Amino acid sequence: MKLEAPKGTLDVLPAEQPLRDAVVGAAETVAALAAYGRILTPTFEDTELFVRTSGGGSDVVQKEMYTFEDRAGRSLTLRPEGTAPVARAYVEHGLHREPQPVKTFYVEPMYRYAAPQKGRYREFWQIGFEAMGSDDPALDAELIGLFREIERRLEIGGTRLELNSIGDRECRPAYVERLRAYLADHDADLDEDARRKAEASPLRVFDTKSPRVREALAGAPTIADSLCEPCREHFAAVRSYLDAGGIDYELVPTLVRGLDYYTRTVWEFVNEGLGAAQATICAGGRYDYLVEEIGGPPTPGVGWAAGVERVGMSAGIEPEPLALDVFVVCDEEADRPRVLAEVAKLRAAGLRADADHAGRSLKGQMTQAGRTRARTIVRVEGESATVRADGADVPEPIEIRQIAATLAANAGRETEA
RNA sequence: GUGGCGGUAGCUCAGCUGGUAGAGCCCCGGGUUGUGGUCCCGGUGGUCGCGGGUUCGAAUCCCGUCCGCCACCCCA
Repeated sequence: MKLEAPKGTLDVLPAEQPLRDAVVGAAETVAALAAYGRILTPTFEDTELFVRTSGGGSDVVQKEMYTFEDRAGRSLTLRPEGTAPVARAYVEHGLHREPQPVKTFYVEPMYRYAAPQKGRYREFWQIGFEAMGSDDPALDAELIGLFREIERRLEIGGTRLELNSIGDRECRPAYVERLRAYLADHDADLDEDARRKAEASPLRVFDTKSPRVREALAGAPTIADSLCEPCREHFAAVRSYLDAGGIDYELVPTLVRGLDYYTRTVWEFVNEGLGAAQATICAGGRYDYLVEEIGGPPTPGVGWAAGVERVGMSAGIEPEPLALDVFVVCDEEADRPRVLAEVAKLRAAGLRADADHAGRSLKGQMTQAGRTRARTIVRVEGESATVRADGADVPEPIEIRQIAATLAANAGRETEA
């Protein structure tokens, strides 16, 4: 049988690395500039961590987790999202005793068992930014702005920022009751899917695409109109920080999240260019009860995650692989061991250097040299080496043993004798 | 998980009213040229996703299966 990458997984080949490096690099740069420190958490966690935080009724927990038992019978789950693990690490290592907020970011693979499509994979990478230990609405705005900054650096255009507040444990329960009552009154206009959500997670009925259900929901109470005073003030503050930062957004009163731990501010960056199903390239929100739900002290937090593959597909830049500094071609009479020793010296001096390893003809080697876009080509024929820099030969041939020293000197670097 | 469409060379595809596979690009070689470009010539490369069935004969028709894409669902 032919072996292929498992369904929904992805090989990222060398030719695709420049773009990927640019995406990850933009995140790293922006994180460093805003004082977010990198965090790495395990690829798998106790299953309980995700069940408790995402919510037993969430789609992630119900049908998308890669859960398995290890040899000692522990139930483990391949991380489907990154926030709960960070919160777990925050509690486990006592980060609540460090100066707050603790600002972290990660670039890690996530795992969800769902039907794959372009831009949606079972193993996919996420860039995530989290700020834990502060309910300052300025942080919500900062985090939103940081993704905008990453977009700017990658020349991602045409993204819309959708924003909403979904309240906290003071105001949401009462709202959910009102929504439930409304849904019960309009039961006849709902479809099966909407009824199921009305039972399990009423806010999520707003996710529907059915025109009929949408129409039925048009008159439904929205959370935005039902916020308690502190939530209202917090949201107003977030908006004023965004306004001051010149960050445009669209208020979407029906915007909700699929995971249970979100409170107050929620948002999505939507890029229609990617196609309806994968349009969301970044999503986040506040999660003021998450840390205490996993046994830590009451700790507000806020953060977002972006899909590395989707961000890459949206990027306007087309980074090219790094050009070589030197490519050395040689004919059959040349002393190849000595030539390759010179290549090694060039590398030791910090120059990107390579030679043919495919038994190519001299012409083939020159073609290969062109592909590497090497600025300098050294042509070794017998005992003599000719240096060709920027398309023109240097008049005087040199000896093979002088190659590295000569080129390193030209580049302002030193070689070992 | 459900439904629709699609899998032929490394890539993009043609061939599909059944008669044992082609093109362009890429790659390698030769020639030309100003020895990295151009142009010309030649060459390597395919169990036609996989398995079964129908048939004298299947890339082509049928069934199953795997994978991809699209929609639903959901999300990053």
